Amino acid sequence: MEEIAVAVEDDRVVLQGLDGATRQELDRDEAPVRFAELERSGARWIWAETKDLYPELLRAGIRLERCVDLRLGHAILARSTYLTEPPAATDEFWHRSPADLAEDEQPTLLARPVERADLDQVIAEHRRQTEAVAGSPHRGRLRLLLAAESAGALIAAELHHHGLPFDVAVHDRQLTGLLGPRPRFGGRPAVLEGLLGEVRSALRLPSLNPDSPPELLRALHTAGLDATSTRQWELSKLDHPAIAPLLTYKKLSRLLAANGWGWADQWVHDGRFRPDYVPAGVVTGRWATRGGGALQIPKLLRGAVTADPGWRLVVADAAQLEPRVLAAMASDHRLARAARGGDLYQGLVDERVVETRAKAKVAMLGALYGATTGESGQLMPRLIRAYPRATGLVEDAARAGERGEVVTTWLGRSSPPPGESWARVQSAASDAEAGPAEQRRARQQARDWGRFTRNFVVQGTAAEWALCWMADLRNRLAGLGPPEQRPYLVYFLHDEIIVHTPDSLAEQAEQAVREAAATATRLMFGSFEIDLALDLATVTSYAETEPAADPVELLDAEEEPAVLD
DNA sequence: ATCCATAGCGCC
DNA sequence: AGGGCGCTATGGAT
Repeated sequence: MEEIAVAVEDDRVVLQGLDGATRQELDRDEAPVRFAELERSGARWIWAETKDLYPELLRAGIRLERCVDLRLGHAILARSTYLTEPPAATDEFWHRSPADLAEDEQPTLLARPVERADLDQVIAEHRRQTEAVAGSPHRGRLRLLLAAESAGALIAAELHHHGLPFDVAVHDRQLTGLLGPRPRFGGRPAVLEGLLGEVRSALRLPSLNPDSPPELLRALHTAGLDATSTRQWELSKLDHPAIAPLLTYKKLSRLLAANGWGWADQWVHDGRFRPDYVPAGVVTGRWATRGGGALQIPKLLRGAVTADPGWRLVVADAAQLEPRVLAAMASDHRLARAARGGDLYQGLVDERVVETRAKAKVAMLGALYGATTGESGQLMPRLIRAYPRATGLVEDAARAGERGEVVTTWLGRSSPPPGESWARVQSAASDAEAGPAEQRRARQQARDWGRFTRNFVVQGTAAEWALCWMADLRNRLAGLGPPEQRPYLVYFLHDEIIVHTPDSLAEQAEQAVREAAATATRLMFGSFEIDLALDLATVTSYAETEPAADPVELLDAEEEPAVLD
């Protein structure tokens, strides 16, 4: 396999094999042909950023097997204080984070020139990263992480290229059923208008705008209701005829604003919803998306995500991924035993740790997030007694964060150090003349950061598992069917994937999803016996995996949707 | 007209 | 006093 460094310079693409071959310079529009040739002979592409070139290669019909995305690699290595030394001094170019870059690429009036690395920078950075990894006692983990991260960059581009199959006609029917027909000239749909009227007359404020929290809060006070905010859960506890229509109004106006007709016009084209995915856009290594709120498609509207005729959707999510990953990280055999089978929370009940599944969930999430009060806090001692290793791992991460230290995921992504105010606040509290206010502030800050680092190690490791899962799945799918009839990934949501597959290959696609999950688990956790269970379904519509939120059923019922109550 | 912080809520 | 996000409308500041 040949390693080929690539640099993009405006309308030119420069290539050079790392075995010392001479440079080739191509017109950008002739690049796809050359890439296709070299890809056939088995290349690994090394470039600064996958999104500089891969989208246009995909449009030209070229799919690449593997790459090294140096930008993503640098973001990991430059911070991995625990698993390796950062790469030797690098130029400023590499220091910007994936999230910052995505931010910069938002369309602005003053479009600034895109900053790109030249070929020498690419080659030098690749050498630095290779050396940094080779010098690490944990090089195996880092190599896996970097490989998965780069595969993720290819996948992100491919997800955007293919898009999520989305039926705007179904979407329109859903919206019409919930809100009334689309108003021709803007304005509120009929159902919203009606609810607004009910709220206004119940509060005797004919021009109230409930979309303004301060105005709404004042109105509630005037009506004799003592609310401190206009949040749903607080409003729902109030007893007043305005509350029921108000809650429904808020729900529906939110739906309209975030995922209404305008949203579909803007983001769905030719039956595909194409958000921009940003690998490592989140500090923990989770992906972010830009545009369209792709990671927040409301369950209520998922029925509009439908397979093409003759095709199906394989929808799979990793059930209780984070606690399972935690069990493996901590080598907590007892928690791993509870995780055997499809439902870890039920496992806790069966193991007599807690009485009900609901309690198990609250307790486990509390451990992952750092709950100290309420039901979750009360259940914590039992969880600690039952699973000292797993709970100890997240406790240690929290304590490290409270001391201002960096924590690291299983494969080697480190948390950012605390911000610049950290040292100031902490030292102010240790000052001899520090008052109780300074003390309190410092303790608060430390606890807050501890909750962040506590969750970081688990959320980040879960993101790594998901990445390995998806990367291996991508390879398996590439081996199925002829190119035009080949299953491909169309969606990724932290611990959930959707594959669009021809009917005839649905079973093979399912099998690939399962095998890829097993491979990811083995790659990351070796022989430790942990069951990373999948909930998996082959469906025509995404809503079929969430029966309770199926809007078609809601519409057929011809009454106020139960979901909104 | 444009930028920014905040409140609120959607997802995991 | 439960982690991570993106997005919208609002309302004050520029």
